Amino acid sequence: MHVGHGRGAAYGAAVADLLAAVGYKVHREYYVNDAGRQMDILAASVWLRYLDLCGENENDELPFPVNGYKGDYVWDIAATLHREDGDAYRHAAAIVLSNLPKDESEGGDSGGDKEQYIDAVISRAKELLGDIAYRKVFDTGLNSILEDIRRDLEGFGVVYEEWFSERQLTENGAVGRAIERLKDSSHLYEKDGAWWFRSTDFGDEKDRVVVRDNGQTTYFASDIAYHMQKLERGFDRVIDVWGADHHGYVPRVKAALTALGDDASKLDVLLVQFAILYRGGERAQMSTRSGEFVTLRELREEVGDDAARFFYVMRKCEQHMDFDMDLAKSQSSDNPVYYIQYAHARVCSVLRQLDEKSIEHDSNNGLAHLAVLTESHEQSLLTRLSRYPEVVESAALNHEPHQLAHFLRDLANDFHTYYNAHQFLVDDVALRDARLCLIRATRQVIANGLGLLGVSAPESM
RNA sequence: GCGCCCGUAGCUCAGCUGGAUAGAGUACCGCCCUCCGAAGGCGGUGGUCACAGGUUCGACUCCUGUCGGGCGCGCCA
Repeated sequence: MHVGHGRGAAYGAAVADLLAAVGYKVHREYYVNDAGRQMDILAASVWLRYLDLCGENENDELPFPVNGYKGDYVWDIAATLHREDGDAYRHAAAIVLSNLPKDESEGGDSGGDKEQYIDAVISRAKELLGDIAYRKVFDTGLNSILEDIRRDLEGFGVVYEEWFSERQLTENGAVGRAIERLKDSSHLYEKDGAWWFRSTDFGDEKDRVVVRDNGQTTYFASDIAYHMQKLERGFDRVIDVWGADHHGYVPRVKAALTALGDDASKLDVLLVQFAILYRGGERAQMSTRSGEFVTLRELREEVGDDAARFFYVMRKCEQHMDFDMDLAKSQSSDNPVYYIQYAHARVCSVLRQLDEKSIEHDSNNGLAHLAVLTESHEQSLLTRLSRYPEVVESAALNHEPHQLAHFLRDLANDFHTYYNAHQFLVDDVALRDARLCLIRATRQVIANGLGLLGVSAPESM
């Protein structure tokens, strides 16, 4: 999983948890793009690497497509396939390559077209392998990648109730049904052999193709079917989290929902801007092309899950963000995550002192004497704590977890200030019990708040 | 060319659906532990809220335009 998806994952998870915290029944769903050409390209790439492992490339007679997926994970998948099924999918290199069009060269123009070439390789794979074997290669690749993503996100504290398959939408007829409904309501028309959705009727800048002239439905058709079905499943509100580079698709998806007679205002699309990673004051390489892109896993390993989750939601989602990896992993006061976690750990440390000094905390006595908390630092801490519910509600309803992040920072500041100004473990029992109630409440709110952002609250650091 | 997002202190960002002298962190300078963790606290320096108009009793906030940065504008996914 590319690090570019990290912000959307952290943001979506925080919004979902916030909404759940204020009482919404939340269903978290990951939309799996398992239909379409990119998965076929993966399958073809895996197959070619597999043939290599079978020994079909001993004399470099089996070139790898310019447009194929070159990552190491493709080799891993091919190896799994070879380990499990041996030479079952093996075909001679000469047969695989016979009569294929020219591939584009790495440099650029050699007369070949890389798109046409990879498509030809895919067709050849389907033709030689047959449906069942092709499906096996395809699914081995897909499942491997999905499993990887699932593990990665789970480790990141981002979990879903459902992994929704795009392919399923075609197979269970939802895509066809959506298209029929649009045809019946005459929102589709045929032109140049393709079927177009008249999205301009709903304010989009141009009409969009849903069925290509070759009979294949487009990605947009799946989108329509997905959202149609989502509302059919009985959800009153749908929140999509998209990368901001897809912003142009919002009008057409909403247009389609309106055309279907659904209420498009039930759909909120949250666009998450890119986060630019900085390391050592320089932009970290993130391009996919080089094959050397930073993965979410690498980021997690480098800065830690807590810092990554917190940094990703520290800013408004529509704000372009600079992610300073050096700051995120620094264990110093510069780092807001440590600052907040430290406040939590400090309270825990004070509570540990109770045991060491054999002091009992009578919380009922403390609650009965809250009126003695008259110091200005105590007042501001109390006031801050009392705002927590409204901050959570506002952060949830506005889909702005950064509000909570900022609140926690301020709360930690109030606490640290208080800590420096006053002793908690005083001889006056009523005052001591009341103060311990206050800092326990502080600890609880910090733990709850960090929890909503997917960040841990350690008892010591 | 058109569309979306952004432009607030040297740097990274808040500013709660317009309200009083614009706030944090960081950086820089100076203080504070015989005391529950100094991974902390306190004070100071620092801004023409990109620019120009407009609406308003009042604009960082709303509208228009300009400039600058990012991202999109396929019968790709």
